[in-house]
Amino acid sequence: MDAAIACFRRRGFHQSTMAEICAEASVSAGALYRYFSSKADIIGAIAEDKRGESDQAFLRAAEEQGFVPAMCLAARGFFDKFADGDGALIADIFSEAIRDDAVAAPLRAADDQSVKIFMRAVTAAQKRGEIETTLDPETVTDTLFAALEGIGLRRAFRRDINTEAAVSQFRALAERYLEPRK
Amino acid sequence: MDAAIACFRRRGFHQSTMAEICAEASVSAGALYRYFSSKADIIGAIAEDKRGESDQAFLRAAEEQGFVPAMCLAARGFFDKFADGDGALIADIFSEAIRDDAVAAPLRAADDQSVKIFMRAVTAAQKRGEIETTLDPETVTDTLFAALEGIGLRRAFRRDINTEAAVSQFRALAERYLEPRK
DNA sequence: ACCTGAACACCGTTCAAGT
DNA sequence: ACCTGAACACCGTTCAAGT
Repeated sequence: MDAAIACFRRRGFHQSTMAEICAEASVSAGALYRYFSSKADIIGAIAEDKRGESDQAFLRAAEEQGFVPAMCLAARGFFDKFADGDGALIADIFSEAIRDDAVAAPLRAADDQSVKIFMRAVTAAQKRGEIETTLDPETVTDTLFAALEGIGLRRAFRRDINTEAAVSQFRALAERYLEPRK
Repeated sequence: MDAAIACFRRRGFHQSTMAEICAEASVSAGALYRYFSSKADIIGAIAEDKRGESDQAFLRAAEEQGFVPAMCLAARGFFDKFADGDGALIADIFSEAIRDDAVAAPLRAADDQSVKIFMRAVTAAQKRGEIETTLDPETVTDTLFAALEGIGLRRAFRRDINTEAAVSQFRALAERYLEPRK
């Protein structure tokens, strides 16, 4: 899997060949197919593995510094992936997952996990008065994730992947979206 | 190009073969390569062609009904594409454009055009007091586009492409983001 | 000038043979 | 049980030959 990540980073999902991944991992094609049932399966396994890594760090930060700053910390980590050239890979993961439910299913399970963790933080922040209480925690979480992903993709598309600018853009949106009224 | 759109809709970009597109268009492979230099070039031409179609309709709506309702109208049209199964195709376009600058360049030109039109509407709405005046029109436009694309992609990924729900989700975000304070 | 389609180079996947 | 790698089926692209 590390070999596949290295290849995908270098040349992207569709441009990387199974032969390259085999060479990088020093195994034969047959051996690779013993562990992954297809090329799409590899990207699924990678995406599944990467999700939820930083959820615990986020939860701690949310309690110590408040929801928006913690969210911006997570955003910074996410935008860094785009700065590292993983933008096209993330778009590929979306594409494969949207097209192929076998790819999407495990990713959705991991995503649900993340959503649940962030949802809990939203609810806690609402109790502390940081977030408008009339907003539904699940919708808020999904919307913020969508904004995060959209901002990253658009910036990669526009060749303007400045992490700090991306975080500021996200913070301005999140602050105004979440701010309690009256 | 209509033939390619039909194929990509049916089976997606990477799953469609040049032979299929040739058959659908009733031309030979050689003839196709006379008009498009590669498969990536076809998706670039399609995306370029589709952009800016609804910009004029948006401008009129923005003046008649206000910015957010007009934006929601545009959002509805955009989310309908995802409901029509174009989600993976849109992700493919992002992927190819992020990876290949030859694909991205014409798309960026078309995107800039749309951004400019929406920017003008933002400025006009700020003068009418509909939108917080301290917000930068270009950032606002880019952020709303990012949210639009992110919400669409995430819903396609989650297999929850309900256009009305998506529009409501977007409207709630846009209203709170743009609303003038004090 | 423009088109055809066989040919080429290449890639994901399989499976008979090996250890 | 697990691995190897040649073989297979397939696809994007080209180009000599045709109109």
